[in-house]
Amino acid sequence: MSAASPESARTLADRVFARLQDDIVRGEIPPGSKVSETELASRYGVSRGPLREAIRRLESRKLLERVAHVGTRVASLSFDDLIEIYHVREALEGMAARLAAECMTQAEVRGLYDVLGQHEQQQDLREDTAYFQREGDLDFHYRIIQGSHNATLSQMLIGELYHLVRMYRYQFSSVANRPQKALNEHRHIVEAIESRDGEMAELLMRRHISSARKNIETQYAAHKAENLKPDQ
Amino acid sequence: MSAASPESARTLADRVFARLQDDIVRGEIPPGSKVSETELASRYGVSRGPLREAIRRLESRKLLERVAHVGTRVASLSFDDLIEIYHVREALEGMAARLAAECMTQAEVRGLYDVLGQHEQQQDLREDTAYFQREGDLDFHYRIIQGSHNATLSQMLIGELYHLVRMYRYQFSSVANRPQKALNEHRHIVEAIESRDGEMAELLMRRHISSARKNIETQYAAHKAENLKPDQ
DNA sequence: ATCAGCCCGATTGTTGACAATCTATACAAC
DNA sequence: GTTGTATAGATTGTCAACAATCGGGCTGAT
Repeated sequence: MSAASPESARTLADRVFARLQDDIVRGEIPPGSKVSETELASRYGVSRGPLREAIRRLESRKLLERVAHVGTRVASLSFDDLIEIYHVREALEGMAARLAAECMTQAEVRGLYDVLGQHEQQQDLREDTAYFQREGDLDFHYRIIQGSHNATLSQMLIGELYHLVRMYRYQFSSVANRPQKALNEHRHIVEAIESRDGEMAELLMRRHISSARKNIETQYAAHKAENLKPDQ
Repeated sequence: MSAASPESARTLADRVFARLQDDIVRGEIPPGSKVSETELASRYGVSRGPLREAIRRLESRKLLERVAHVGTRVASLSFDDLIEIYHVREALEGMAARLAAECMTQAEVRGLYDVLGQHEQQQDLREDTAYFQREGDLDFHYRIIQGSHNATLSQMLIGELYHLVRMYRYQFSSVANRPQKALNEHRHIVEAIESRDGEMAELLMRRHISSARKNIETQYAAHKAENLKPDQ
């Protein structure tokens, strides 16, 4: 279950917003597909009023693209879009790591270690690696971001960019193929935060995200070459 | 006229969105004031349907705050909010300046010099300084951001943060009290971009925004002390 | 005098119907 | 065969009425 919905929100518009967002992010509704308002309305059992409000909000989050009098379609992340997002993440999460090192409470740091421990256990057991590579990895990043105690920063990362990152992971069934390496990087970041070394935390976080980006670029280049082979 | 509206958009909902955003940013509707849907609907001559869609979008941009079944009120930036925003700007616009130095076309660099020239003329004539200190200053930053050729970055800065910055400037009738200093900083930034020195451009932009932030902090501290004087 | 409970007015949430606009198909002219 | 036009269907945009919910004010008891 995603952490998007605030416990079944009060109004229909809010619930439809949460459910539709989840269906889009999980790829339940295919990326790039055109969606009709009446179809969605009947799907979620609401009228078009609340639905349109939800659509407007998802449009702001770049999960839907709308053209007046024509229709709405689900966003489809291009490779270039994703690279852009990772560059922005590098800047913002680097900043978040620095602030986290300066501002996190002791309890928050302990929580970070807890998450780290869970991930290491999963590594040892080699069980449910998909979790670590998908939502589990994000849990780690979520905590650091919120540890920055900067609501604007959290809003930009968690409230906007991360939905797109999650959508991409579902879209390409992308599971990081470097879990052990990533886990080590996570550990070093936490250690920098614990010793209140903001500069080091920022540096390590930037490297961590930069590595993830390069990994994606490599996979994409390989995938592209694969599809260009004459015998394919 | 603000640059927000895409030349009188097609649908009523779009037009209301643009007009309402402008009225909020310019302080036409006081920050923190409660707004009623029926009142706004009659004000803009539309029914509540399109209006609610506009409200949902402005809510995503943090210009309106909504509570279900209670009502909507115009956002009121606190001092802490503004400082947060400036910290984020420092990270994002620093990145934008670096990318601009690496990616801007020659034509875009010329455009940057044009803006700079206009500002210097205004400085010499001491005319309409309010323009430079409000929208004019933002023009300069807009161009560098778009020079980054990173749509995600532009969206976050221009599409989201800058409305809040503009609202703040109107809210506190804040005109930078260091126009000559800011102008010099602008010139150095452009020079770094022209010589394709990304690192330098980033450094100078970060300093520039950091200075602006410190200036705001100083003004705020003075203002606060003023209001705490016993004879006030 | 203070506080608990209830009721009423007002505001928001939701719905279904109507109007405006676009896309696709068919047909006619070149 | 291609191009242009017109019509038909479907989809979106807008509206006004109805239902649900909340806040304020009244009443009453302790």
